Amino acid sequence: MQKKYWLMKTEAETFSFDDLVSRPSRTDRWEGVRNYQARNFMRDGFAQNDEVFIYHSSSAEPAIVGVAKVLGPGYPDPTALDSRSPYFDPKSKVLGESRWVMVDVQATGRFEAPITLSQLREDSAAALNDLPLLRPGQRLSIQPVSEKAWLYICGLRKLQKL
DNA sequence: GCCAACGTTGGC
DNA sequence: GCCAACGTTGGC
Repeated sequence: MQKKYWLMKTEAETFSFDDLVSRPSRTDRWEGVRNYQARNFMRDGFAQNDEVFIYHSSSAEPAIVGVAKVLGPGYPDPTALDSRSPYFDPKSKVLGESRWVMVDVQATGRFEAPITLSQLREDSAAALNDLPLLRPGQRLSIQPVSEKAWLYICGLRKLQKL
């Protein structure tokens, strides 16, 4: 299958790219996504070996900081059923099964310097025209990235392999 | 901390 | 199914 590209947002204070890198095998579950559109991307779109930009939102300098690899397709997110979890979802509890999905990702590279949102906004390259991240008011925490945009963004900074 | 944009909830 | 109220996101 054709490899696909994505972008995932995270608040650096909650779970940063460095947190992912520090996990065993630089791998962790991407849990707690509670938005249908984002869930559907993970459930219907994500496949093994897809690649993901990790983006830090709500920080002083919002930016793409690194790259991760998708280890497999989406599967039910059990934190929705855990009443002690911050991601607990009462409706899933009623259903008896999680209505939310997560994926396993492995950090594979870190950009030599973050690729900031402001830099991307100032960049008028046609390759970025279809990047959802740059649309005003875009809040979706998981977004598709076209191959064209992926290759262009990767060309902006040296990627250090992990 | 503000606020615009957008998603979700729930009464009707 | 409509839509007002409310909650959340996330840049600034």
